[in-house]
Amino acid sequence: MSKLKEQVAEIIYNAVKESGYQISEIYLDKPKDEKFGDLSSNAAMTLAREFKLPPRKIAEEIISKIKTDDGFITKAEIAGAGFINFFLSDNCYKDELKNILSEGKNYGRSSVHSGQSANLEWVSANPTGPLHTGHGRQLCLGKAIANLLEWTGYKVTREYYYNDAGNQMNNLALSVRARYMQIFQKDFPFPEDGYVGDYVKIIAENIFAVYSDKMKDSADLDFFRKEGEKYTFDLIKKTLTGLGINHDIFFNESSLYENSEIEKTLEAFKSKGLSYEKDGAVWLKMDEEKGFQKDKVLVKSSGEPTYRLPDIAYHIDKIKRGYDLIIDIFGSDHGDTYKEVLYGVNALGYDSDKIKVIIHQMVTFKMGTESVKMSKRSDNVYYLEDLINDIGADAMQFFYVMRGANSHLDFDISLAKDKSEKNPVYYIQYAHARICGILRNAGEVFPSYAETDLTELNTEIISSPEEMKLLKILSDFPDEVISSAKTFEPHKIITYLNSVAENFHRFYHNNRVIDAENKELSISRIHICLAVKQILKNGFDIIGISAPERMY
RNA sequence: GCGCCCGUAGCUCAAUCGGAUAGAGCAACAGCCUUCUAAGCUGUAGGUUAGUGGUUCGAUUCCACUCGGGCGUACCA
Repeated sequence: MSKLKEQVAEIIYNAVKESGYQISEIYLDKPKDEKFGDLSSNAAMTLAREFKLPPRKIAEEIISKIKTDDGFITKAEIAGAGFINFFLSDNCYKDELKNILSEGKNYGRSSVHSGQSANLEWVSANPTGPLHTGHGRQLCLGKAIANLLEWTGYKVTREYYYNDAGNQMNNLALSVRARYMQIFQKDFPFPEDGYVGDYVKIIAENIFAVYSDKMKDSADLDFFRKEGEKYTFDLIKKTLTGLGINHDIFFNESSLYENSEIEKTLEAFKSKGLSYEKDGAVWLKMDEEKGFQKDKVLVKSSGEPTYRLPDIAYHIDKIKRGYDLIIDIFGSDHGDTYKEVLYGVNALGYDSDKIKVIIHQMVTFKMGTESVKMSKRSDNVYYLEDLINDIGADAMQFFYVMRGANSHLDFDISLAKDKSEKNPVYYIQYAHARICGILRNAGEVFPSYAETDLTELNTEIISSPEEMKLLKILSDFPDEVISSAKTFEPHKIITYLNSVAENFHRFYHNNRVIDAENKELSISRIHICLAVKQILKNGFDIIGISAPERMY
């Protein structure tokens, strides 16, 4: 809770107590409509149910205990079914303006989770090809969520689960070898489910450039696998670092084999009687009462584990590392499988309470009204690098994060690409650029503004409705960060930034900032601009987009 | 069939533990540039929150059912 909220909550709490009631927690909402004040509490309605009294009567009792003459709360009134609405003095917000300016890039950071650690694992694409637009949503969501967690005090470990074994990698090896062989023999057969992307041909050409025909007819699939893995993983990492995403840990799945954790996990299932053998495979018994319909295979009859077994071992490993919060991000196509993994983790006696799985819905790409079809088979794949080249990294991240994860996302490429007022990302960035323009102007007219002592800043002069509305919105930022972080929903930050931009643009049109005739007013308005700029920048940092100084 | 998610303005989406008159952008219509960036602002229009019932002071939100869509329902990940 922000300081303002805390103070009001404290006042209500005491008033409730004085009135002879008891309440465990005070909820304060910011009403949608300004006429209902700055903060609103439903405490009286909650108590009404408990004490079987009319809510308005309780509200009256509470309100009579609240002081409104100390310059903090200017008015407290009962409205509607029994809401208690509080009107705060303008000075509260003017003081907050100074806080924003003095805390600067740290304004909005909180310590609600300080001392706690979080692990976020996401992207985790297999090194079989470049990242494509299907990876984009979780990539951008994860980046923003990791930042949000840090803003609320978590020490965050960013992790990538790296799977360099299994079917898909074999498939890559066969594909690379086929392309390599086709250099010598045009009709060399390409594997049925091979990777048809052009990058495979490039890998083959690179091999040819170094080894010439030495690997011709070689049965050494391992060689082709490693060449393919190295090249594709470099592509993946290049995309990630280009977006400012730097994982702290690349957890290699094969390490779970090397330290026998896979084996131990399998043994644990066996010894607890949770698995059995059938048709040459090892099956995990699933609990029907927990909604599972049938048993699942842990080890295939080929002797190779399915993804489940290492995944369970991996999650146990993460639990053992002692994080306070463990987050996985998956697309909805994995919506069932994570439940199986958690079931396995629990069945072995580990507590999965700290694991939070974020499932996001699928993304549909459109060019205007026309939907963009993708298919791996025909290499009709829209790679993330191409999307970035087409619309820019900022627009891409903005669009991916702009909606709640649980909503299906319609990604309109032509809109994102549009360098016009239609594009929502520019609306917000433009507010920042516009402020930078004003500040350039300020630097010429009142070059001394930068040396203003905040304690000397005249805030009395701030009075227009647009100014006050803007200050109120700005002071919401810390709460917005906390609430977005709490529910892991970075789109709330975008919704909020949009309202900041909207109120700034309105302020701009109605309040001339630089007025050579009125230095005092200009200086205070310049500081409002500085605060807006700071909030926008802090929000952009969380989402991970840039704060442009100019947009022409 | 079963499981998860979703259904809100013409389109894409918001809506703070269940709160007050359900909000933005795009599209449409009407205005605003000798003044700090018009990538902007102002106004108009647009809704039985898919439907039916239930829970209560109050339901877009919770419950049940129906209809419609997405994703799963592999010895792929």
